[in-house]
Amino acid sequence: MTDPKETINIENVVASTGIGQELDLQSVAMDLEGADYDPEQFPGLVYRTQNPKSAALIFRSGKIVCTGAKSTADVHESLEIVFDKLRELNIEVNENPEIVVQNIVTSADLGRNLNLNAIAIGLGLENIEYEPEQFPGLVYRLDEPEVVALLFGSGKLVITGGKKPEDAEQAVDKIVSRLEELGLLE
Amino acid sequence: RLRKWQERIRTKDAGERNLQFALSEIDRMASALGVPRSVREVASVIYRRALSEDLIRGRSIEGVATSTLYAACRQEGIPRSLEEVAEVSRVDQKEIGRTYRYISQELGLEMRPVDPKQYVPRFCSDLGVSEEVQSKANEIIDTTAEQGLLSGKSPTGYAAAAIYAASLLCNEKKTQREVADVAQVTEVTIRNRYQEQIEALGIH
DNA sequence: GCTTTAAAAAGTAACCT
DNA sequence: AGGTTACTTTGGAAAGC
Repeated sequence: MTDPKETINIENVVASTGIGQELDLQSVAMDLEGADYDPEQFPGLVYRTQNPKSAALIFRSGKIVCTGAKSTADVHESLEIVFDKLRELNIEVNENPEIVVQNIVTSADLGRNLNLNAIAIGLGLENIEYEPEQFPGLVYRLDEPEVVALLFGSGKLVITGGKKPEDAEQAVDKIVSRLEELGLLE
Repeated sequence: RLRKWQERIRTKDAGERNLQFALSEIDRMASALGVPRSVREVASVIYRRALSEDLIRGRSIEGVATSTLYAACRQEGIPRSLEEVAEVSRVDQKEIGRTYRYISQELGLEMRPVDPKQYVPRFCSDLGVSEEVQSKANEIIDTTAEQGLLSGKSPTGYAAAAIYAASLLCNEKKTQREVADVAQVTEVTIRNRYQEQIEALGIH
């Protein structure tokens, strides 16, 4: 059996940063091609990068949120593109703005089907949330690492809430060992 | 001093009025759903617990009352789907579901997943099929669920498919549309669950 | 609490051919 | 009957209502 850890795939990375400068979003929206800005609907301006693919939310305060990247390296690449675009508009941007990863979403595969009813009882009804009428996934919150896992009948899972890639690996290990000791895997 | 005292009375009265409103709403919805008195009592107990644990703050009374009734039906083994509960509530299905999960989590209700078999008697009675179809449907649910086929599937759709399959096996055919209507699921869902179930049963 | 962004999982639903 | 699109859940930041 392949180690489920090797099936882990980063699907989305959310990070925040700031250019250390206030912005006039109205004029940035005019000059930046492809920018979506509708302050009535949301205070942030949306700018999408193509390579790597991501979406940056740019705020009046100069703070920026980047989502949709597939790795932390892509987050940095995307944000560099955003910084350069702003510099092209004669906006001052700090040399190396601190980029903080806020959330990493990963998917993984345990390689076997899961009996979610049995798992719900086994892990303890007080620790999980499983409402198949509302959503097919079982919600399992881990304390260490502090992440949330969604387990599906197919054996596939989603892990979110982590701040570093190792969080997902640790989580998968813990889930696998918990399910194994409960005899609910294989 | 007098003002503070009056305020206390006012808030106490307001709280009392809110509780009475919630309980009367639970009663009204329970009647509309046709569930026994025991369910209303369980719902009101859960509601009072939610009230004493201050879980209602920031939420609508009606939403909590409805969620409480939804939980009570499940606890009493005669579940109503969120859709059915939403039909007699003035709160939308999404909010009822969210509030239910919140209340359930905070009060530690430890609700077990709904067993599709719990929908079989009511759906079968609405369809007017025999006892034989009913027990066949229960048998289908048990044997296929044991094989892990139930994971992630909605209990109403699962029950509906089993009843549809049972009606065919017992030569009392009901159409997918008829079953879909009483279970409030789509024919597509019945078809998908039905295919999986007969395959798991080895009926080809 | 809400608003917006992105992405995965699997089930259900609405709508069209 | 099939296909497509879209919505459900989880997590996090941003500014403002």
